Amino acid sequence: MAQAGRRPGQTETREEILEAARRRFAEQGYDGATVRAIAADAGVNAALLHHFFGTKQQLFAASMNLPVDPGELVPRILEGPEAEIGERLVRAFLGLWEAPDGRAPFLAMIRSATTNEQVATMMRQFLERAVLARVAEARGVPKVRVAGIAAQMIGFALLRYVIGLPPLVNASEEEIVGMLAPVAQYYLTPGTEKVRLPMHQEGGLARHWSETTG
Amino acid sequence: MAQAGRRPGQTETREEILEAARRRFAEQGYDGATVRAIAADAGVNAALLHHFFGTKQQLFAASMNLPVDPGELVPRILEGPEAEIGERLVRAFLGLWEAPDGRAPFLAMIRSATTNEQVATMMRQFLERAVLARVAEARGVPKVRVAGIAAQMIGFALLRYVIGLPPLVNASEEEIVGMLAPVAQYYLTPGTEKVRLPMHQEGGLARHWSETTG
DNA sequence: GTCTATAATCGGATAGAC
DNA sequence: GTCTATCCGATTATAGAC
Repeated sequence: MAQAGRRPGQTETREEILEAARRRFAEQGYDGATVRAIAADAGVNAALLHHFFGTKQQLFAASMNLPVDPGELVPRILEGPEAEIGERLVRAFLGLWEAPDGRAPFLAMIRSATTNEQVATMMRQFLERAVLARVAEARGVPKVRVAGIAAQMIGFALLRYVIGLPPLVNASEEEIVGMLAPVAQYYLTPGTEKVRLPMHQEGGLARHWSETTG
Repeated sequence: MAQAGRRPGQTETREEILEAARRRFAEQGYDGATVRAIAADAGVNAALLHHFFGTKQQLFAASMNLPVDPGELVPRILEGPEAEIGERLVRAFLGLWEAPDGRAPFLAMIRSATTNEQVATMMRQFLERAVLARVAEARGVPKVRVAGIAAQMIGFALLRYVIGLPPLVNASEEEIVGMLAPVAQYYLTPGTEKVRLPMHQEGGLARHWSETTG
């Protein structure tokens, strides 16, 4: 039984605007995307966007619903076999970016945070609260180490999805996991945070690996 | 003996414009920085910038003289004790960013490449020709692995110098070296590129480290 | 709910005087 | 070499009609 109240036309248009905003912000960043272009994509007048969302900044915030709940995803990564945490993290990260729909908000954040201070603050707070605090507490490693793996993953996304560096664009998902998982595992393993340059000693990582892998 | 030709006033103004351009592009990115603002900073009229450099894009290119010669720096990092390559790389990278003057071009690249396709191409080609090709050839590791360490370092710079993530902002140079050098060493060590998730096997990296470091 | 009209700026680039 | 004046376009945002 449909209740009285807002008519279907409203919610549809609202959603179309948000969808168009996500696309534009993802492709051109906050400053590059214009309300006029977003409105045109949604097939409506630019004034309507202000009527619905107020300012451009508020429209951006409204369109940035992440396709993931950190409170659910982070524990799911950290639980399970200890030795495969790095792999689970990299696979989860790749899953978010490889889903065409899920990629948009992250692209928009990266493309906007570099030049817009408000978006940079959004990103900083998201990383601190949703990632660093949770992971550091759950794993018993310093926040700076969680920031290290965040840097690795964000840098990877920047070069693969934004800059389009050929070796990373052409790499398969399995290649990427094989390459990044050990790094994630290193950062998330308690007891390694006070190790100063372990490679300098004895056999080093290379010999260790050639031994354990035949 | 001073030759006839261009008067001193010309070169001084030119340099001041380039300096102002470097500052503005570094702080606001390509799209955010305006020729008018750059001209005002240099104390000249905006028309003069077009007279000297043509378009804004050409002014950007002219102002982007990197404070480093990759052809000289890369070999210097790769030479020397094998086990300390990672540390030398991280220290060199930090040296470039911590020098207040040298930071500007890199900031400008990061802030501009995410939204400007031409700058993204500049960055892509710089990484491919000046970094990936040289290092991969010299070290005998696949380009994708050199791209991996590039991602780690650029992601670190993004979070520390652009986003301002507190744990990375507050970290000392020695802390950073201690954290990132093992990762760099891992990527640049031949023979590890076909290792699939070594952490999953036997003791893993954590036990290896606790053993080799007491 | 959706539009037209318009305010109020600001942008890159050029022509041409001096 | 440096400036004034100007073209031409784009931008966010609002007021108000329908």
